[in-house]
Amino acid sequence: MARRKVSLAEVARQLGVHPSTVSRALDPARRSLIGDELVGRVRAVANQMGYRPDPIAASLRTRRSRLIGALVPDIANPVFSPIIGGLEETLTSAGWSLIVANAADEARRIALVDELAARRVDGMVLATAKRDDPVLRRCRSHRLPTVLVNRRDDRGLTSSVVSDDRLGMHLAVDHLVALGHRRIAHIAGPAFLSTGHLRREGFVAAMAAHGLRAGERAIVEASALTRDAGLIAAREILRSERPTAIVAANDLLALGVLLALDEAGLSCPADVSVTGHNDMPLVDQVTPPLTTIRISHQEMGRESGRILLGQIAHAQKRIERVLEPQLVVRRSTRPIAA
Amino acid sequence: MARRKVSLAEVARQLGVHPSTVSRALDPARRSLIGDELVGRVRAVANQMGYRPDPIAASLRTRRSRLIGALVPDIANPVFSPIIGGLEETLTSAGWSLIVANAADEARRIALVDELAARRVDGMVLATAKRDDPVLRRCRSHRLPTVLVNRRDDRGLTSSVVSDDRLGMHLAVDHLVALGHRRIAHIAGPAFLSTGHLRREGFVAAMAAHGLRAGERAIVEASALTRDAGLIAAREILRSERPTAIVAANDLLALGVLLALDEAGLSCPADVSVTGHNDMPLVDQVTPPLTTIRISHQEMGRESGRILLGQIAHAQKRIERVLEPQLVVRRSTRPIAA
DNA sequence: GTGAAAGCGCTAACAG
DNA sequence: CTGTTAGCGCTTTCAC
Repeated sequence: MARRKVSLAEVARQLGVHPSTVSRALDPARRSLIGDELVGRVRAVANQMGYRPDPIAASLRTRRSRLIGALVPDIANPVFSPIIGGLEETLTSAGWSLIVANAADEARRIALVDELAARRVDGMVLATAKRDDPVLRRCRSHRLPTVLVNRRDDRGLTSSVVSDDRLGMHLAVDHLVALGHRRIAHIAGPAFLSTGHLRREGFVAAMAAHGLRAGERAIVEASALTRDAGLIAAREILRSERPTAIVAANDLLALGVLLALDEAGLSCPADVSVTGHNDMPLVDQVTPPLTTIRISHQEMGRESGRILLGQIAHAQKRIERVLEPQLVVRRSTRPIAA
Repeated sequence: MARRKVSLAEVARQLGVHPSTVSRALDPARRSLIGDELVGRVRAVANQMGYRPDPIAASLRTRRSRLIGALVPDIANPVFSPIIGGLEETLTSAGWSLIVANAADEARRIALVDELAARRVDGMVLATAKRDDPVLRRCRSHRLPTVLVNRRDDRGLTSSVVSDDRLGMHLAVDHLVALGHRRIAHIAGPAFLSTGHLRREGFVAAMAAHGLRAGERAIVEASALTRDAGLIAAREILRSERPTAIVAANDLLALGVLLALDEAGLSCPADVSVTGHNDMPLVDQVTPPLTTIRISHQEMGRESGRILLGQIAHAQKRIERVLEPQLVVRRSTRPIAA
């Protein structure tokens, strides 16, 4: 096996036909141009000779590649891996391959888009979290079909797949209110992140729906979506009038809150209930197991793949897909003490 | 910006020189063939015209791609993402790009290797965990420079980067013995996985070094590296003579052990001490925070990239790099009750 | 040092 | 239905 590489021309010679005939017979999209009997023979011989089409040569000619680029800010972040996994799943089952590029800083990301464009990727998935991002503009300037995951395009030009962040915050707040909580604080993500922004809005709206005001100091914006930032923000919240519940914009922040409570000699959920967002791996086994909002990141990845391929195939217009999150009640929330 | 794509030929025409001259002037490796003054002019004009070399065309001609393929069994597994991250880091800083392919089943992985080979990747990183793997043979048959991460080649033909699993087990066992433990059980990973196998051997050796015998029923092999498999294996261990400490082959198994202890009404570390392996994210915040063996997966990724590039550049011979793990003591282990 | 010619392996446009 | 012709954009001989 794995003999010397055999080319289209050699297959054609063997068959005594012209290379283009072989090319056509082997391409499902143009197969119909060729007589059925010949198609059969071509396929048989190609197979038997171990012919493997050369995607590089095809790309040079067609300016397409069957390659999709994905750009993530941090591949080690547990939120992104399932997204990539889901994306990969849809793509490979449709015959595309995925190039994953990873870059924390923006200049590098732009350079990567240029590079991927040079490699003729047929489309891009952007999993970077920032709102209004020059990276997106760069994709547009290359005329690359693009889909955003986990964030929306503020200018409404690009397809996206997001979780319904407002609904998610409603689920969290409704749950807490049903448990009797009234003084509920929020640790928001950075406002320049799409999720930080939307979840904050969702929190305020959900509170208002219950006739509750999110007081001035009841919302603190964390500097990043990390445990440390959550810890610091939570300390600040605990300095003012202590809430009976804290809604964090994501699980890592919530874990930081747990740390801060511990530090302050307070117990969760006895003194303060806490909710997270994302349902990342292992938050069911921290102390106490975290009540959170589950998002299927894998499904987000899959769906973004589907949308992107649709866009490539039919030049579809923009699609904004909003996935429904789910409340997962564990032990970090409980009825307020009477 | 981003005007129409400009080709080498156009730059040449503009300069009134031959395309090959431009090609040479722009390639660091062949620059010396061209007069310094001309090189300067070429670079200036190319820059100013916004010339971007076309990697596809170059690949077709050179049969190289500056692309590296990485194959992982499960990209969502928190062990692999830092590996990919580290790999990506070394590669991009050296001007290579990474294609990440993800496939749980073997047939699919082999197909992916074929596809990556067709795309002319210059090398492969295999992060699959199985010993003696047909995927590796396939890489060899394509004559692709290949590096294994997190596992070794039993046949000693391929470079690899691994953590010193035996040392890791020694660290765990030594720690427990120093705390007074004698009856120590081991939950092993599946024997067909390189890590499962080596860590089991390491455990036995470490016990022997202390004059302790790992009794017949003191080692149970889990069916997979998951929390559930750890739970099931731990139940079995608890059925027989109860150990005072359990060394798990990885963190997820250890978390399963914690579940099993809880289920049996036992407390960790009061009744049984537990250690994990890997120091994956968040195991510092479970209950109790897990004592474990830290492995820098990111460094493994970086190093595998370095080795691979070395292999590609100088056709170096096989390198086996063994990274040193570290004991991280948290609260799941404590001195045995007197 | 630089130019000319040839071709990597494929597919698109045009014939017939 | 099938063949012909002509490149895609680059690099590599081989000349001079």
